[in-house]
Amino acid sequence: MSKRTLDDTLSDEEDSDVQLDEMLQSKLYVPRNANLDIASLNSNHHEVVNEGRPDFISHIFGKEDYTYLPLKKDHASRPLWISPEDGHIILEGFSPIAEQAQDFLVAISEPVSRPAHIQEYKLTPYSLYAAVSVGLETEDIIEVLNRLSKVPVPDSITQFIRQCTLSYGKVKLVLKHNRYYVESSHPETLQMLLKDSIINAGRILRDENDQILNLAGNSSVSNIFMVNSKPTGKDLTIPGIQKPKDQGKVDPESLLDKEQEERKKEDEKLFGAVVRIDKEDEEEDYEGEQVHAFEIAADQVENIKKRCNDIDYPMLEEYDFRNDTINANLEIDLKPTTVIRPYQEKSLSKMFGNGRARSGIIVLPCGAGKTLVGITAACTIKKSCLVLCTSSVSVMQWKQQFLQWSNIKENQIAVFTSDCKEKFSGSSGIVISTYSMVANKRKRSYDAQKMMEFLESREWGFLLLDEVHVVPANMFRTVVTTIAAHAKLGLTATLVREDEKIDDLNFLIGPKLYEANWMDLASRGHIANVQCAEVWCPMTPEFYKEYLRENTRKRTLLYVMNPKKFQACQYLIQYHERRGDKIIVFSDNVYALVEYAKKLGKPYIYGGTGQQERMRILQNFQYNPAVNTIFLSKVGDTSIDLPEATCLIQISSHYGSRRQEAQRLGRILRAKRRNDEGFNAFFYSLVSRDTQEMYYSTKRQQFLIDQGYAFKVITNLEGMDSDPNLVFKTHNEQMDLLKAVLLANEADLKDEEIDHTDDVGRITDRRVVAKSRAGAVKRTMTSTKTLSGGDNMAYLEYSRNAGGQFASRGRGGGQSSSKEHHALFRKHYGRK
DNA sequence: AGAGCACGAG
DNA sequence: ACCGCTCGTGCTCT
Repeated sequence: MSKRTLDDTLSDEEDSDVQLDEMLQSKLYVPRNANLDIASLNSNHHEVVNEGRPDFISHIFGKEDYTYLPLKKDHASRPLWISPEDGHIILEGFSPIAEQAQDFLVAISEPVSRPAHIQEYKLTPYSLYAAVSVGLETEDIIEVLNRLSKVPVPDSITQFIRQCTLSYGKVKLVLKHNRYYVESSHPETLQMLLKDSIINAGRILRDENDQILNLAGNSSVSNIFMVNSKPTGKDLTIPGIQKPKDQGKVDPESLLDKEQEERKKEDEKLFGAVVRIDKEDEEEDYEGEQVHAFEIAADQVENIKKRCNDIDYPMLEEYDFRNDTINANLEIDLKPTTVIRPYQEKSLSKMFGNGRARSGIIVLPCGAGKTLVGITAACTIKKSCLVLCTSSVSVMQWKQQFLQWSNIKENQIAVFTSDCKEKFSGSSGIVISTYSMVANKRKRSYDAQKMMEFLESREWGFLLLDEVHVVPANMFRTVVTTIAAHAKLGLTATLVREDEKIDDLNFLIGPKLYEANWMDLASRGHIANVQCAEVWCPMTPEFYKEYLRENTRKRTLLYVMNPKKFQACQYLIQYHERRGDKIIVFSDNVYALVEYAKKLGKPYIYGGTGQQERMRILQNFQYNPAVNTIFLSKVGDTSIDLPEATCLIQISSHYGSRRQEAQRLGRILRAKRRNDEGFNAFFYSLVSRDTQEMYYSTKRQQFLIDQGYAFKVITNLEGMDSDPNLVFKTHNEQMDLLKAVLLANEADLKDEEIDHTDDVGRITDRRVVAKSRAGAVKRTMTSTKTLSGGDNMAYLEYSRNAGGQFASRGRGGGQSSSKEHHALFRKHYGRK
């Protein structure tokens, strides 16, 4: 968090510009170098707060009580509330114009949470930056906001919007005829930028013969800019869009029946501005408007970009690809049969709204056709294109999709990975590669070196970044600067990271151009309608007893291996197999994964599973009616191209990764709807009651809840107790399981001791582990001998017999147990 | 193919 | 705030 603290500002009292009101500052997210004059909001702000505030029940709500705000007369027909203090916006989802309002809010603010009825958004400098970059103008934003709001837009908010949009989006970086220009409709902004020494030093001036003049500090010419008329997007068509002739006003996605349409027309009249904005996005320019520009040196682009970010004038990047006569065109188009969906079109119109290609990020859920959006963008730009993915599997998928949806010739599309280094023929083409391939700074194989020189030497029309949320990683972010690309498009389903680096994307790639609402897509049938449930499984007394005494690491295994959870999992699998579902079971914990899969007789894939084995299992899962359930480890989160599944069960989800949860849910979103009612996909999260899992689970679900998914809590699976087929029914079986778990754990902690080859039968599977992973794993899994000392050998003996004796162990808690755990305790205390 | 390495994400 | 741990990936060399 780069939030400014009060101390920071107070410590530098000279600088009145950065004096932020304490309350505002704590709530408004302000970038580190923001030179927003928020101090000027102070007086307004306090006036508003103190004025006529009814001292009624407001103490209950504290600062969140807004009853003092004057409602407009017709507030009932207006769907928004705006908080004067932190820029939060509340939208009534049931309003007839909620859909339009939502479109607008998505453009100008950050969705915080959007369940069905009441949605929450937040204005941030970044969101306003994005709004400006898709062509919205300051006064329009304020105007529309005001029209939609039940209360007059507070002065603090209008000023905030003005302050942000004043500097954001006013400057563009344009690459034209292979020259870089800093462009703006406001010449005074350019003047201001040129007063900065770094920016000024990168400027290039030319004489009548197009020769570069040596400025050498001559600033007398700095107010002379090149002037051009603004380009328009009127004649640009994005391929794949089927547009009726008179279409354009009514969003094809919202074709309503007559009655609704009537009402909608009324609303449009009332809130015409919303529609006007939408239209303006397509035709924002009118004849005669001019832009001003000065040229900068190509080798200074990075410096200047950085500098502009630092002084809060980030440059939007746009590619005027239709006027690029230097870079060869690429013959590519969508196949005539390819039609893109309305929301895909909408996202692309944000990108190409003014006839150029804006750099930025498009957020679509998995299964909603991100790839096709990327391909369509490539088909629109029609220049050489570099696609980067996270894994080699998705590299192959991208290639296959390009061939499927577009008419690109096979020899124009090249793959660049460690085991396949192709080049396209001719002067333009498409290269698909991985981040690590391109970002790798270490020693390269000869071929790779050659290829990299090729990639870095040429100019790319289009850089397509799949899974763009990985780009802020230290290593990957370098690709953005090493590859010279005119336009950059990032695609992702989940624009969240558990660290704070996600904001860097604003400046590494560009603003978020579009974010789809999952629930909207589901309700329109583009993605599956998912029922989410959290199943609470009680811990058996024995497991819980162990759980309470163990440290974190052991606890994890104990609550994952909880027999009740095991049974719940089995029960759900049986239930959904009978329904005809295809089921994927996820477990982060490999040990649990293997145990579950083997016990239930299902195939499983994890990191150590070989490529061929993976393919075989996936093929079976997809086509063999006898194989309806597979178990997957984290490999399933990315990289594997999963066949369609309709049910997903998580048995181990012990870390609070929102992204992972969302990605997993995405695995079942492809499911086509079978009928028009009810849910057609199911997502279960199994958690052991009263354990740490409950906490993690809540955290993980946050993303999905923010997307509007409702989690149902199931505490009792009907008929489970009477099911005779369930595993671990008897106490003895449960004890055996407990022993096995504790053993595996002991071994885990003390691994690399001795190789113990002649162990029981379950090794066969683990040998696979050993093959792919370090030998230590094999030992940890197999060697019971790692438990040192005689008493532990005795313990070992028990573990191979029935569990009765073992049960006493927990109860006793005496000498023997402390010895059994001594390794653990040592570790435990050693840490503290 | 397998070992070794470096790295990402949580 | 930092570190350690696990699981996973891709690239390179043998």
